[in-house]
Amino acid sequence: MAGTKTYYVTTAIDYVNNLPHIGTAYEKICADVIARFKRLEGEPVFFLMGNDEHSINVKREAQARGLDPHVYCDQMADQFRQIWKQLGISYDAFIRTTEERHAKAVAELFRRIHENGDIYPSKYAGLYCESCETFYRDKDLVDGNCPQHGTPPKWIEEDNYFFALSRYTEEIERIIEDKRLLILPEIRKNEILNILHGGLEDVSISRSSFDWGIPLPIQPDHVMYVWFDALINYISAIGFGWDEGLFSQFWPADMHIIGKDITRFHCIIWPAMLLSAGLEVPRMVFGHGFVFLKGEKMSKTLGNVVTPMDIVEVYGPDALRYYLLRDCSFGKDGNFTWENFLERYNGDLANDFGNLLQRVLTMIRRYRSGTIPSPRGLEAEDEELKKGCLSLYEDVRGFLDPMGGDIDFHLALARIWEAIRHTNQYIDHTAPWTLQKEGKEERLDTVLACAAESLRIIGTVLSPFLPEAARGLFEQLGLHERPTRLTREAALIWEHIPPGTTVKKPIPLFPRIVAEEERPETSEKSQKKGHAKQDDEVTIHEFDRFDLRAGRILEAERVPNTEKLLKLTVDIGETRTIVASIGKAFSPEALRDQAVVVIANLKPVRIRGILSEGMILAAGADEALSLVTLSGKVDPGEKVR
RNA sequence: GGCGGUGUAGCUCAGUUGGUCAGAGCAUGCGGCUCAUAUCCGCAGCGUCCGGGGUUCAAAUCCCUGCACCGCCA
Repeated sequence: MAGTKTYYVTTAIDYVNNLPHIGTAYEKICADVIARFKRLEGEPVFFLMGNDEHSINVKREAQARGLDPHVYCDQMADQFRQIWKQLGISYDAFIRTTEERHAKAVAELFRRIHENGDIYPSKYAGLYCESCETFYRDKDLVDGNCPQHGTPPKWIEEDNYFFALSRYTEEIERIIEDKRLLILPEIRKNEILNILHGGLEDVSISRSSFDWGIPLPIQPDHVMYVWFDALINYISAIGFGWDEGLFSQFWPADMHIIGKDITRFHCIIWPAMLLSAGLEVPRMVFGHGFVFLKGEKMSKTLGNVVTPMDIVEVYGPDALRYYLLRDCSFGKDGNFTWENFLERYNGDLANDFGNLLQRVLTMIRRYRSGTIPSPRGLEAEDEELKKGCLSLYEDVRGFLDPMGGDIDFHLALARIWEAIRHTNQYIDHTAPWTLQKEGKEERLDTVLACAAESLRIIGTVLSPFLPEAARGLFEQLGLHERPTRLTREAALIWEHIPPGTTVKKPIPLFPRIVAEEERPETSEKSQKKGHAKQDDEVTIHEFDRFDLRAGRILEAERVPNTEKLLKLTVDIGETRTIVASIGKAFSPEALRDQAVVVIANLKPVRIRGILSEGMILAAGADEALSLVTLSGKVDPGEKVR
């Protein structure tokens, strides 16, 4: 591997004034699939993420919380990394712009650009929105306010340093047209070329009005404009300015994955900075679409899931990964709706995929005592299944290849589900249960073996997308390969399962999300009474339907690999198991013997494979959560009204 | 104002260079199986492929124009 250039993929570094939202997660998930798929191909990969900590907004946010910016950034970095870990993002390095190595790289790059004569002082005066960190002209303002934030901009007059961006207009245009810098999808490239045709203006790269940032080497009382500083993360993380040998192994980046709103910075300013410093430009910039959250009202069927990010806690990372990758198109905008999420989860993950593994495992256990048999001569339909599976890898690779003009995660998954459906059909056609009854043992061996092989290949190809599910699949099949150690070869061979492999007892990969009754009473009632709408008032009768009871927590333990979930055993006159997302506010120890109020007749929901038979009442969120309790002594099981 | 994008079954979307391209999944209706997480399989409907015009033997697919929504630039 020595001498081979590492495939270097990056995502945008994130501002730390808010925790990541669903769109941020989408970007990281997509980048993660690319990274994992490249690893599957056997390529050395370096996957970089990080946080952007130099911004006046970050300083403000920290001050608002009474924290030193560094302390605040440390806390945020921990939280970000925790979230990425939960989502299964396999980044190799995490860069923060307040790090020493970053400062070194920034200084070195600045030095080179300065030496090249591309930095000069000038006066800047204008209307400046601090939230956007952008200057506006009068005509851009809406009623005198910032068009983005609706807040009044400040008149700022200061001596700034400028970067001679305009000098690079033609060169950048050339490298884009030569495809030395590939911009995807096409629409983003058109936009950039459009901007270039209009000509570029030099940009201000320093601020003297505040001090949270990297000091300008030639004028230490100025700090570098946050964008200028932030872009450099892509090289500061890999050794630029502090380890040239390392740097040369990774640079240029193979793919910068960013939101479509910041293509300009990545396709114009960043390449210009690199050209000025005599460095190579990145090979590709992909400006992905946004994910919008539609219909804030969440489904009642999802238990205690409140935001899309909570899905990870309750249903695991792959539930969210699958939904986003399958329902959104990378280059275009997408939507998150609870309805579609449920449809994808139950339909695709639970019924098609999870159930397929389940039924195959059960038959192998029932008919072959759990040992996967070896095939004994393939018939036409076996060959057909084999053919479909062996072409799966190449097909998926094709969809992920950016040279096609886009990266189609959703089509790749659609192709994998074709294989899943095919395998379900195969099982129906071959009907192993009938073979068993008729004593056709050899045929039964072959069919079970083929079904298992098919699952193995599906799991391999699926592993970059749904790493945890793939791991579960291999484990249950009794295969010792870990998805992270898989290679493409494994997806291109049939009969790869070692003889004598013994499957495990099946555990549903994706427990179905059980829908609450469609509240037939309510709809009937409203029809009977002819009310067009139901108002928010409820009758005492309706309230009576809630079986609220006094309870006492007997035992509490954390649900593994989750942050908030606790598995509680509660005495409410009878013993119930309840999964509650109160783990951020309470430790299991603190809850033992705690008096609580429980909704006893809530439709049971399976959360992380645990059947939750009720809900604990509480107010607040996360750390600031408070339990509803009872002031006096009440026996468990007592009705609350 | 300039440049660009999108508009295909109730919903979400596939449709490379014009010729089984009128499709898939979900939803709906009917039928089948029982290994499986009330899961799976099969069948059936449903469409003026945004409107209008043109090129062609042939257009969802190319050209012009109109409408709707959206993005970038100004």
